Amino acid sequence: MKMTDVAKLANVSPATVSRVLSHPELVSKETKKKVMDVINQVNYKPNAVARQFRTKETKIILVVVPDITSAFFSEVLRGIEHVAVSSGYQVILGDTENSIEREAEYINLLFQKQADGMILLTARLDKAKLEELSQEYPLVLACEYMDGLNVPTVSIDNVSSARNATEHLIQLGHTRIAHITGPINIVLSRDRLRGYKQAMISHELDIDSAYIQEGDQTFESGYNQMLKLLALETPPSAVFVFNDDMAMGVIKACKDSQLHVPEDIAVVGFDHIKMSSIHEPNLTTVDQPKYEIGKKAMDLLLKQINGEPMAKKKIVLKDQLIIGESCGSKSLKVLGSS
Amino acid sequence: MKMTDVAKLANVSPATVSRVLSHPELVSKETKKKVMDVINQVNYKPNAVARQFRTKETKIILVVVPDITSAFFSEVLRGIEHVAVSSGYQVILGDTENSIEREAEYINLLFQKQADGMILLTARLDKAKLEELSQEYPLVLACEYMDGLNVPTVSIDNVSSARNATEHLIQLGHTRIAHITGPINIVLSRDRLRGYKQAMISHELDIDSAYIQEGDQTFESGYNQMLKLLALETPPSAVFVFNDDMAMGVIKACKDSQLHVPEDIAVVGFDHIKMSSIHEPNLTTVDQPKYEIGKKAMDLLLKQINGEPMAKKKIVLKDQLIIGESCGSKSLKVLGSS
DNA sequence: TCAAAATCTGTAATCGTTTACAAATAAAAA
DNA sequence: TTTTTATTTGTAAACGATTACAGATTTTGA
Repeated sequence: MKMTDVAKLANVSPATVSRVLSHPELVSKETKKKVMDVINQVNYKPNAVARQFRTKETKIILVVVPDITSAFFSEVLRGIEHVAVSSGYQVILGDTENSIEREAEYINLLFQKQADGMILLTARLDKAKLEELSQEYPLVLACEYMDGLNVPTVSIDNVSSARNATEHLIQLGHTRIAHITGPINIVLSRDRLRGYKQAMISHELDIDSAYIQEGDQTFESGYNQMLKLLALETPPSAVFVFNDDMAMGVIKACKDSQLHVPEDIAVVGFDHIKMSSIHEPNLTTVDQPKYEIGKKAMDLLLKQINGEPMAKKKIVLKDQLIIGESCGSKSLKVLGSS
Repeated sequence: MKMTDVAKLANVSPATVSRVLSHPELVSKETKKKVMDVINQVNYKPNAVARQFRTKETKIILVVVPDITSAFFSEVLRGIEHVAVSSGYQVILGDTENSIEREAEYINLLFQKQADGMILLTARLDKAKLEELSQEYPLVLACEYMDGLNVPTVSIDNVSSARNATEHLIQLGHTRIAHITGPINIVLSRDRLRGYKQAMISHELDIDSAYIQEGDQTFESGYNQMLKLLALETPPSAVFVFNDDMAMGVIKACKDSQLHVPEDIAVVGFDHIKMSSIHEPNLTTVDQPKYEIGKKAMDLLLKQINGEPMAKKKIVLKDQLIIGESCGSKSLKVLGSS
């Protein structure tokens, strides 16, 4: 059943049917009714691929996520989806499972005109490729980012938020502060590590390289890296951890070593995922405005698609240090960074 | 840059370029090289929409998920993706956020030929619509299902697994066993409730309707419903909970009421999400073969797409009761159901 | 050496919409 | 009434790939 069939049944030209569907204001009330009746009667659905082929528009936005398992991204997605749907776009997701190849495959979808734009929540590809892509297609980076990359980006300032989190531990009197990083090939890991170091140095505390351990974002690796730290001759009295999942692993490792959090060891996480406030003790952690990041990213993307000018290409949103029980701080105040 | 341009540059016909790309075995080595050189030189990417339009194939599978936040689905997705990719298909995701309207929108993508097939991990739409859809397009239901619906489906037997879980509590000597259900408009909730009742009845235990509370799948609702149960004159000594998220909420409610799990209250969850084994005490819970469900679902879908016959339209996989600490059972054996 | 078969390439139609342009009709202005 | 303008509809080309078919060339076998 195609448009010409509908046209024949309604005794009009295919063009008229098309207009009823796409530009109803151009058609008289009577013909509109006549055509709509036929459409409903035969349950005609226009072939979207043919339409996309002709109009060069898909009304689809592709969002590429490094790991849908991560509780962190879902909230960002909600923000994206909210703006997208209210502008007539559908959002589809690509999960790369942290694989660069998969990331490249999804990017191909854009090259092949299968989506009108793309939001990357991961940026593991090389800069040149991304820049080239961004030259030709609407593209926004969110959450992750890349130094010196000329692509619209929405994120928080990971250096200052990590510095802030570390300083919180310093203010509580800790001096032996360790840091469990994320995979060091990710900018986020490197920036948070830098923030940690800045805080340590500016308070004239030694940075013991044995106190810096690389994790892989999982609960288990948090657990394992913490056991390593506890095995040191002088273990740390506090740990700043790359994300909440690992922070929970860290706490488990402490418990299994007969240590109490926060009495014996203070722990700060990152992301403020839902579990972090359910967990016992609940975490002191850095909260990113996830929903807002998603909204802003989609805003930027729409501007590109519609050829509107962007006020700023880089948007840095504010984070918040959420004070939980895992540092033993008595205060409940909220410290804003950046 | 389109195919005819490449053809001109390479001094061949567009047909030959197309063949180099889609049926290279039909082209001589020399022309192939000539064409490929031009393609690489000008960085030509075929327009996928045009190809889809002509071939009526998208090589895309749409997976519709009720809630990507849920830790449960990601593993199912991995299974789907694994099979899909190895057969040359790309998987894209639609998140309905539990909204029926959104579910219908994604289904439209199929009607509009934007995907070659669809796997629904949710089934809230009415039976007639689904059956109609399945008549016309490759469709598979997984995890959720529908009574008497003639659509290929992969799932576990929720009745028997719930019965099994409840019987585990009975075998441990419990008689006052409560059940916190999921949203009762979902089959899964109704089936698990049925399994619970079957176990109670077959062991001649009373079913106190105050012992049955409806939750909404979230941690918070588990917490709240449990507080209600604890407020009863004779509170239950054990609770079978619809899912792990709520089960963790239940345990939190117990802790906050100065009760110990499992000493004072035994708790059984459902899904065996990652957190359930990290949680303290870790949960006794029903494990679904998530990855396997995904693989089988994609297998069934591919069979439909390729017009191959299906041995069975309904596949019921085995679940497992994972014994954790939340019931105080000393044994570590694994009980298979169904 | 020549016919038959196999291999390779080109021509042109096709997929289902949308839309520029033209034509026809109706409404408004003179 | 006639001219001008606005409204409504139809005609036909276009989007960029694929593929049936035919024609050209090469290879094979007798």
